[in-house]
Amino acid sequence: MDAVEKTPGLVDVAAAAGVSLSTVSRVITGRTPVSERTRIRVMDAVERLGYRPNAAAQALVSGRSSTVAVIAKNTLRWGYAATLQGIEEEARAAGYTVMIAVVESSEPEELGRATDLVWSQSLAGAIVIDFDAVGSATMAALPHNIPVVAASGARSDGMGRPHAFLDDLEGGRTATEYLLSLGHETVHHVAIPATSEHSGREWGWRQALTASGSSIPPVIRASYHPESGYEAARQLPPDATAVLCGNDELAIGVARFLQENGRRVPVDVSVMGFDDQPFAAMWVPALSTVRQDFVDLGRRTFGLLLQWIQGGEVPPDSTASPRLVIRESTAHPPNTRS
Amino acid sequence: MDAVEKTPGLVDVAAAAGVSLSTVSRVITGRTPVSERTRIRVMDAVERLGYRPNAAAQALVSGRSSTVAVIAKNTLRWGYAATLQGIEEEARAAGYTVMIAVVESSEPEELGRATDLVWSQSLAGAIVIDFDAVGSATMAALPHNIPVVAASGARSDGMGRPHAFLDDLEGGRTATEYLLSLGHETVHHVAIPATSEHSGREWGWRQALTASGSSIPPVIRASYHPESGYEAARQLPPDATAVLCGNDELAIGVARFLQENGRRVPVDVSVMGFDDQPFAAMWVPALSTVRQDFVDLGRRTFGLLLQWIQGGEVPPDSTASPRLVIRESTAHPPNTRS
DNA sequence: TAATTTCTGACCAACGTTTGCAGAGTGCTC
DNA sequence: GAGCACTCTGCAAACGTTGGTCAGAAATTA
Repeated sequence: MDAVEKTPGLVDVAAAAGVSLSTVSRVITGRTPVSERTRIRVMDAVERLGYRPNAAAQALVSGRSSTVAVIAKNTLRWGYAATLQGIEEEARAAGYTVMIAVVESSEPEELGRATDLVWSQSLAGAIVIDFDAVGSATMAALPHNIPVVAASGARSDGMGRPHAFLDDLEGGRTATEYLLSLGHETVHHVAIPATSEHSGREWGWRQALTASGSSIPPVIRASYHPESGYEAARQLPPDATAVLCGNDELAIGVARFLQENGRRVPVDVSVMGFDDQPFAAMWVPALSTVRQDFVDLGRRTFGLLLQWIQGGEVPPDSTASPRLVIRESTAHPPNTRS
Repeated sequence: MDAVEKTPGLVDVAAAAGVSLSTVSRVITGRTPVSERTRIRVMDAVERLGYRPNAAAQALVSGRSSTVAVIAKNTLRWGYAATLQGIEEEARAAGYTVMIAVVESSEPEELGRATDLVWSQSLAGAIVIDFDAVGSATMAALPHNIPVVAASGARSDGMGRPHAFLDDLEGGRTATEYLLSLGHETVHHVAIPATSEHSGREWGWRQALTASGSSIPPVIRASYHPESGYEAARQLPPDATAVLCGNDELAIGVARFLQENGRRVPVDVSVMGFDDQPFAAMWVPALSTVRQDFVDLGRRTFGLLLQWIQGGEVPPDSTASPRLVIRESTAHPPNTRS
């Protein structure tokens, strides 16, 4: 008849191995001791029948699955994708499956989808990629019935939940200080959309400028895309000699605009990126930038979550410092002999 | 006492609404008619209690969840990430959740994780991102108990399963023909790792060269990264005037090497990319490339899967043609007056 | 040999849903 | 006013696990 054969269950394995259902369950879960002899027999039957535990049944009875959800505004842009990658690597190593949920805006309906997910799936935990305002709103909206941690670009209040983060503020500050140390009178800033006013790359830039007593030029706001950097560069005053960009893509847009308008990089103006995306080193001139290790951030974030899930204790925050990568796009200002 | 309140179930809603459990279920699923009056009452109770259906229980009883798995070798590289993004968008719109599973190699153990996933989760379906040899191996390994479709870069045998694809072959051919039409004697190729010998970008390049009777230079093999393109470029003969690269990242690596060695792009040598990544237009000179719409590919792939899940019929393949994007990095060969 | 320990089997109650079947209620027709 | 269809609702059985209790069997120790 070639019947559609049902996937084998614990009962079938028990029958095949000539033991009881409970014994099979004990072998599978390993939580109760079973003699080596029967263990072998059972595993043999498992093998023969190709038995796979039914995740839905497990989740139903135990109330938890071994799935974690990653909630993010985006999955394509560099920082997000790299963080996701890191999370996935660690999750895989720990035997967890990753579910993704994109929340595009802070509309109640959108946030509702995220909370619904957290309620309805029996998740082991959730990770919010909190690089933007939507991420923060999501953090606030999520229920407290499961462990939730965030990966973010700045130390934040954290809604009382653990964060792993990349110190964007320090990155912005360090980069600005470096540019200043080269002799630039001030540093302009083309910013990515920020999570909050007083944190992140922009705030670090502002701090460094304030500390050195330099004038603080108005921030030029852009989105995340290269074209947006290109457009933003129009607002740069003609006497600008250094510009720190919110990310590498913006930087290449800015650099292109500058070059098209007869200003040489880095001879006439220094351009600095942020993130150290793969293309940065190949740019001509090679982009000086601030390396942010997003993959590592993802790993650390999952590590935090795992600690919480397994240890039961809410883990402490985790930080990492960015690293300045000096290449060719930054130099002393013109009219300076070093 | 502040007891840890259990999340409400169908029973609780039923009690609150003063109807039976089954009636609530019917209201929720909507598959069986229920009088408007009771529907209102039930929905009201649902609202009040904040009821969310338990996905595990649904999956258990029905044998299917509304989750689809995306299986890929990578989630960070452009093509993969963009395809994933497209899949997620469509899935979200259709009310499906997306689970990701990374399979890094064709090792049995790795493939086993993918098949385990497909067996143990009660997936509605799965999508394999089949851009590489691992993808193909995964396709072959996956069981036939659920709908599986692939997103790929080349028409392939498809293991009898539906494919949505991007016509890489046509892209490679068109790009090469374009370069040839500019007057170049032949076109060199720096290749990304290929799925199979007789398909994809490289094969399109070869076809075009063969068709025009041009000599076919040895393929220079590289990985996916910009640095790899830079290294690969060392193997380019000094008299090369045109090089087609397997992707944009390789192209910028190649271009940089060339420029460092005193060869101007495009005056001395034309460099062409593939994919049209966001940075391509901002490159100096702006990169001529072949645009592949991966996000759209992802959408189409999910569409195929949905058709299969809902319609029951195995859907036909879906193709899209790449588009040549001519910018500044390609030109007539030197010693040519146009 | 007796006393103890370790393992196994049988059985059952959950977990939160879906769904087939049958019963209750309503309105309509003649 | 009875009969009939019809719509709506409730009951109960599944789905595949986990984990508990209890009793017996087997292996180990005294």
